[in-house]
Amino acid sequence: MTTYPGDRPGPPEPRWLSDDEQRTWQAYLHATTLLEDHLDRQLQRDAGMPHVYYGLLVQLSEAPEKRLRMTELAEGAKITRSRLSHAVARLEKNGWVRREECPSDKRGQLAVLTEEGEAMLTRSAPGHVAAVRQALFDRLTPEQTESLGAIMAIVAEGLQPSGSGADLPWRR
Amino acid sequence: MTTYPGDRPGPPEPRWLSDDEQRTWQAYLHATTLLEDHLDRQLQRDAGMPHVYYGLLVQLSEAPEKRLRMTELAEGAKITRSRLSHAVARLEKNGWVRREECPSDKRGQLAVLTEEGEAMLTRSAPGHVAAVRQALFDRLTPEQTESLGAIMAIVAEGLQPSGSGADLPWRR
DNA sequence: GCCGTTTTGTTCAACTTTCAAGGAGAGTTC
DNA sequence: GAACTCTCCTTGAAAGTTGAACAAAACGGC
Repeated sequence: MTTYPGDRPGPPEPRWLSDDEQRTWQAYLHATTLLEDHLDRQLQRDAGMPHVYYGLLVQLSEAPEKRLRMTELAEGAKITRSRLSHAVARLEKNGWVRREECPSDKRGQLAVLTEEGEAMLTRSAPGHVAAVRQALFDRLTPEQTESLGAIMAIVAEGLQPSGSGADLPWRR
Repeated sequence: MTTYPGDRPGPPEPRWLSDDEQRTWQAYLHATTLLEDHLDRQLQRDAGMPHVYYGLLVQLSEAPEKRLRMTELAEGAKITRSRLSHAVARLEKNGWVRREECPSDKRGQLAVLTEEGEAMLTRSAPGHVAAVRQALFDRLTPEQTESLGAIMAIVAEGLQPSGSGADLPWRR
């Protein structure tokens, strides 16, 4: 039985989390699962769909012509194309989204927000914003909001499928 | 057509998110979905289970006697009892958890971490910690870590099924 | 043009999560 | 101790997600 650290290649000593980090991680997990859950229920109740689906509609509503290529939509929502296919199929069945062929690329599909979809969004947006506000922003100081934004931007940046070149040896 | 705000009951003017808040919210959504996804894949690959399930094993491993009542486990993980039932069934099938009757309450069940479960945990913990570290803590300053912890604690507190008395008129 | 590669979006099967319903024991009241 | 109510946990079906496999179109030499 040899003792780490420091001799030979062998498995590197894992650097555990400090107490502070553990507490932060725990709080992070609790907060994120509770919040996602909360919003899922809120939207399922008031809009008849889960939070992710709602996000798709929002994204479409902000897009030029209220339409986006499937891949763009998936990337914007940070979900897989497969998941999006199912989601759009469901939203289509609800009449909130319609598919159109992409004129420039015959492989492509455009997801288009319908009138009904827009109406549904207008109807449920206030309640949803209120829920987000009540769970998050109303409880934070402006400094905390600012800080949270910065932190989350860093984390997202680091996990981006493309932009994560920092510590990946095979990328330049 | 009357104009809000301020006359009569009517639907209250929704208070929209400021630009800062919108950016923060967007970053939050991106970061949390990317991170959860990332960890899910990491654990699915290295431990053969999703992140939530892994969390259950961790919780058991830290409990006295390496066992917990189903309800306690569910509360600790912030998931429903139903979800836990299914999860434990699956983990049991893998041999990582075993169920035992609760001596003091015949309705109760204890989830117990098995030897194999503990072994699996020991085997996969280093990789998982590394993943968390790489995605989160290695990118934050100590002040940011501290700040994130505080913020998440506030949010979790506010959504706690029980402790959320702050703005609920029907409590007290 | 032709061939190999890449991109796009869908589909299938396996798995996970949700929601409503329900059985069984514990607690409470009279 | 009977009748109510509540808590504990499970179940089954429906909804959602995942990962691998796939067809079709686009791209990139050569």
